[in-house]
Amino acid sequence: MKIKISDVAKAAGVSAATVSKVFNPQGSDNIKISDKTKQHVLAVAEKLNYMPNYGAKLLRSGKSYTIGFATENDRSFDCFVSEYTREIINGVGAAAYKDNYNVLLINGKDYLEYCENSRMDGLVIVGYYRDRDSQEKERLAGYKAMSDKNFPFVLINGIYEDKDYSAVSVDNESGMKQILEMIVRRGYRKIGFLGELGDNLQRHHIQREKFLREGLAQLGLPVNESYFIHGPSTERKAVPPSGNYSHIYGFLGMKEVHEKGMDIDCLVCGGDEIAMGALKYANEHKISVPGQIAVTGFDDIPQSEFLNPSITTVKQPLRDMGAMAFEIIMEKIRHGGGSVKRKVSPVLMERQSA
Amino acid sequence: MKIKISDVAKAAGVSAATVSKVFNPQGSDNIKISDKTKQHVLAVAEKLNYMPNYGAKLLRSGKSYTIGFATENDRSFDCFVSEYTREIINGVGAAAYKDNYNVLLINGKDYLEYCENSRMDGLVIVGYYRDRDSQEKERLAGYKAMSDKNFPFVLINGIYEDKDYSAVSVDNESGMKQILEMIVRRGYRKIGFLGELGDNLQRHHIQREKFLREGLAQLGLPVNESYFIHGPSTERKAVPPSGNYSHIYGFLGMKEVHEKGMDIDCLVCGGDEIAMGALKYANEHKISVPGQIAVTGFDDIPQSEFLNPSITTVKQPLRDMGAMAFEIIMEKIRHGGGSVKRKVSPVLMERQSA
DNA sequence: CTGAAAGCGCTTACAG
DNA sequence: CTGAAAGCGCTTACAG
Repeated sequence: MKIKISDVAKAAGVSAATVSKVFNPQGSDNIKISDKTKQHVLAVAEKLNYMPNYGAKLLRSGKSYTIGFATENDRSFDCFVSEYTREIINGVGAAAYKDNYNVLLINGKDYLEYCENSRMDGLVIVGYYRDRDSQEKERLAGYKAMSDKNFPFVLINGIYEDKDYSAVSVDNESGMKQILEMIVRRGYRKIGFLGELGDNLQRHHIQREKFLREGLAQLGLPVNESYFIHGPSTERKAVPPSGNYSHIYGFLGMKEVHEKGMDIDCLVCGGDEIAMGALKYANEHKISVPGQIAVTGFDDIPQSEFLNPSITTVKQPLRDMGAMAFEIIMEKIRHGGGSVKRKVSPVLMERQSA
Repeated sequence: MKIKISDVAKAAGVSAATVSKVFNPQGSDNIKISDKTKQHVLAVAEKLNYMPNYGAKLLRSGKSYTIGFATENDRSFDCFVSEYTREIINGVGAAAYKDNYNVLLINGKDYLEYCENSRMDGLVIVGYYRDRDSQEKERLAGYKAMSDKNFPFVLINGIYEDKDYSAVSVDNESGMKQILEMIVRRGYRKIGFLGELGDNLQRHHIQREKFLREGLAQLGLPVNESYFIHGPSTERKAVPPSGNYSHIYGFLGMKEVHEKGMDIDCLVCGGDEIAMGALKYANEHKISVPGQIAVTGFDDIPQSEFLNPSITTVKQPLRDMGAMAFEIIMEKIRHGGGSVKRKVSPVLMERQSA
């Protein structure tokens, strides 16, 4: 029924080994097939519509030409594609396509098995972690197992920057510096920060707040602690997360700014979704943005550009980061070598909100 | 190095065949392994950390436990994950996970090969087609080839409803009926339609316009042709698409409504992105929505709920549609059978814009 | 209930 | 430059 390599060999009057070599010129032997034989085999294979069996190739060569893709959150690995991860997948996918690799979405507990059983040749892990992380021990054990086996994997926006694992991460410090440069240029002086209001904060938000604080100090601008709204406080209880969105933090944070009459001229938000929530409160209460208070985001989610006012933010080059992760894996597959770390600068997008 | 089935067999004092049967209870033989042997083999395998080789299983059994996922646009198959497709992937992925299947992102020209060479056991295709489709012949040849091989595939929001291919599609007629019901209930009487302004329209938008027209006629409401803004006209040249977004159509369409002073009290848009563009124009020109003119969308993209005003629209249950597609494929893999067609009703989301 | 043997379709040293 | 032979690690009739 299905044409196999021996059918092609017979029809072409050559051996299966020769057909194999025609189809895999980069094999161990170095290319030593005459051009005439090669063209002939190719023509016969074409005519018979020969397609090499994937399972047989995989069994024999151990190469799957497949890269796994997993999202990792506080609870587990999963194959859920979020707004962020879809753009990263597009970056990984486009890069992989060029090298004839495919992308396999990896579910929960399977990833350690898949890196052993030849299901994939490498793994991209996108992680958004919080400060307290109940799965940390298992996570680290998994990474260590892969690392010990010398299995190529890359963490995108992960943490564990101290560990010797390949990683591609957004540079929160650079992003915050760019926001600060804009702040200075536009003459804002009274700066506030608005992050998550829960009791287990995203590590990226914690970092961003820290870099803002440090940057302000360096610039000699005042740091008013009571204008840094982040996590629970003596007056404010922890706000539980609501669904998949963190708009609620922005909404409630802006409410606090408003009701307490905080004297802020630019409110720096930990992420675009928080900025969106802040804008929603401002809209509803006729607070003019940026007239009365400017608002900045971080990340540049797709809707930021279409809101009214559109959000001034820094853009994470998610596709590029995905492509980089793939390149790091390919480099390791091809030439081995140790771990590679990449920091990617986000790009300031000056729009209407600040 | 890696533990294989013979290692487990030896350590457990049984044959490889027995180990295989323990791991594949649903094999042809029917389960005839004693409980004692089974437990023992399982314990030994666990201790040795045995993981069956994927390539070997695939070569022998021909089952990949993998479902391909492809997006198809006017130009080609690709693995680009859009805002829509990500939610469909999430539906396919969650359903697949339950049955221990994985999702493989399929690139361009590979899909016909992959359905032959055991790379995947089924394929989900998400298609957004336009009226004139330069790739139609190749597309149909591909579908026919898969169909002839009896290879399971499902078209999501495809076209070709007349052909005997499995399909899951949103019910545009039901969606438009729900919008009309809302229109009548709220007392809107002067209805306009705003679709794409290009010269090669999405088939879904064409359908939606048709169902609106028919529904208005049935309700005895006036159909003012000059308020149906769709495609080029004698006065209006075709507007080329701009990037990945169709907001521009909504913006320009609302401009036309405004500048010509069209007497419309509810503007039905062909999709949420178009509605977004219309709202943007209205915002910029201080046209009150829904006070002066109501606006409705179609699809329910994620940002629709967060705009100001939020968009009244009908929601496509994209995750459910993905899950259905997977179920149809599984049914075919397990029990064979012919093609299955499913129409899915969208759900009215009444928000602020109408 | 269990095992011996064949074979899935390739690739890869090796020999010539 | 080409081919014969072995073998990757499983599963599957078949025999017992």
